[in-house]
Amino acid sequence: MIRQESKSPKRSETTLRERVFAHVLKVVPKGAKFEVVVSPRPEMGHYATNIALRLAKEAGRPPLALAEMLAKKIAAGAPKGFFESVTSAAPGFVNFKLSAATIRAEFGRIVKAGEAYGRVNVGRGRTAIVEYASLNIARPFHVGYLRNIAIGDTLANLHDALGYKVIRWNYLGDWGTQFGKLIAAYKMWGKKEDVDANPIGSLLDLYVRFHDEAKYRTELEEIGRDEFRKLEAGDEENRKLWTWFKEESLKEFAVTLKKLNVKFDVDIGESFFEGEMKPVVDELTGKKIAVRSEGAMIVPLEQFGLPPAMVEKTGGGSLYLTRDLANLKYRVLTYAPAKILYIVGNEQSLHFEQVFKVASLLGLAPQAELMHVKFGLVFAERGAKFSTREGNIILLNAVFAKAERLARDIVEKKNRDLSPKEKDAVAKQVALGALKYVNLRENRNSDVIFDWDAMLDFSGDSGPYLQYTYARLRSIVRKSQITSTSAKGGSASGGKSQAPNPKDGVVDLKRLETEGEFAVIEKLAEFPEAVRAAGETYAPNHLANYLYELANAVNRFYESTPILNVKSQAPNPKHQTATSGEDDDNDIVRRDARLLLVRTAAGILKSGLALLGIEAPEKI
RNA sequence: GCCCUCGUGGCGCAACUGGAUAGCGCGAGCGGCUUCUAUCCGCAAGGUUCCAGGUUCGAGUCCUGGCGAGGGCACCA
Repeated sequence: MIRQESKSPKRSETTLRERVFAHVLKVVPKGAKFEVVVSPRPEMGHYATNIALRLAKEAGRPPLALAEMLAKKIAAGAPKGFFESVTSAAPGFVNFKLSAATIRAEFGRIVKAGEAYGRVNVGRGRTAIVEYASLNIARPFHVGYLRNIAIGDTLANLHDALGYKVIRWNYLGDWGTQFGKLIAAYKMWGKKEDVDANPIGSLLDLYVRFHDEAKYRTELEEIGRDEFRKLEAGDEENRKLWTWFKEESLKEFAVTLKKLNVKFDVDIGESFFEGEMKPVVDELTGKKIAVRSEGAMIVPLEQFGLPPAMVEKTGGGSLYLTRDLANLKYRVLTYAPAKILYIVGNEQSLHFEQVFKVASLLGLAPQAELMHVKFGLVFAERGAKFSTREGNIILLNAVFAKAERLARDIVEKKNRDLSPKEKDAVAKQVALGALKYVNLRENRNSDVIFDWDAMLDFSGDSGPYLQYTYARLRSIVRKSQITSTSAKGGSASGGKSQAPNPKDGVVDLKRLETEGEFAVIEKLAEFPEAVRAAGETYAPNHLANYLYELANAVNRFYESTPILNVKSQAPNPKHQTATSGEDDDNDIVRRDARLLLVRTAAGILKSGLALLGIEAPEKI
């Protein structure tokens, strides 16, 4: 099933950074290349550009002098009051300080954008297929999959936010020689009762045993291949076994996928393309792209610096690569995708280089951008690979159970007023948040060594830290709805007083004036670009890092600034507004402004977490 | 041998794709809970960014050559 069309979110104008960029653009020669970035040195300004450094040589002027001149021109060209200052700094940067009014106005825009904030319509409704999970029938769900699924799910979510129509595809590994081996093993040693009782577990045992014995019984490999040939030829008994294995496996997968809170639109697997491969091979040979070599059919690729790609085995069996080609053809015909992302580990780099190369030789998908989104392997320990064949894997369920127990203990201590059921639910969300986040916060290319402590660390740069930050904010909002009633004593809109709603026009943004408040707003303003960068560079860690920074700014604000009890307190006013004395009214107005900030920040944390596939509990 | 990744404080990682004084988490040190949830916040310590050259106003990032780790390279997926 395909999720509904994205409701064509209007491109919410531009971000602050883009507007600063536009002001620079007005005063520089056409075609000049430069960047405007969030300043790495906040004391120098909010944003900075390297334009003078870029133009200095061409202009034949020292960069700093040029920067100074440009600073003046930019300041003069911008609407009055947009910048607080535009200055130059060695070696030739131009720094922009935004005025308090600009920042407050930006906050107003963010509030107004509401839930749509962060959606950017660069995809314009084009289709993106994201292939991830790609579970293998009769193989257990081990921790390695977690990385794949966390990354794939996030990229799918991000593309949705970018305005693509996203198709989430769990490309099942349900075909190939491994099933011949499995069938052979079952025929030799398998018992129906065992499989019924524990399908994947017992099938895994058979698979492991097969490989153990194959080490000294070399004929087994050939027996396995033969059973697969029979399966492909439609042998009734093998067919039946295969179907049975698949059904049992899918049942188990469904449970785990539900636990992980991921859903797929398509779970068509390799077996689906069984009948589609012959035409592909025929086309390849017909066009003389593929040739016979040592009995097999290969596509020579040495002219592209690649080893030959085998598309048909000696004797006519199909291969993984052949199926990927057939699949690609099918996808292009069915969905006409603008891109296809293959979320698959690093170790298959060569495979995808070959697939893409052969596809381009065939002209299979001329319109589609094909992308192997690779990621580093998860190791058991230094130099020790997890191997299903060797049976040394850590099951996802085991990790999940351990994380859940830990989370449950914490919730137990913190929130005694929750019902046991609620506690369980929160514990699940926190555990899952922790597990997903560790897989998203780092550059996906690095290999990682599985580490229980890292998985279960709920402090610092972690999923639970973000969830906790959210829960604290929501707690304030909840409490405000009680105290607000007493403070205002039955206000305008009938009995129940709400936390401030911007549409009422009651919130005076001028009351936002502390450093902490501004820091949060400035961070909020970066959200759409964090989404965009993460999506366009296929780097979930950009978004994860951004959310961590946002949470950090929020927590600092939380620690330093009273929100519900503002009583005669305006710590470190950074931008003085004309204050006509601190009276109770002012306190209430200030409180409402801060509450609006709290609500908005909470909302964005929640959207951001949702993009990472992580739920945000209201209480922890 | 060829190809793909990766190499940054004790450990795990960032660095907006060539910009300013290389940031953060964990750990170890100090401080902050009768106050909106301490899974938090603050202060302080910790660096020759694997090595050697090169490119340029400017290099963790780019190029060349090394070194080290992991993965892949014909009938597995």
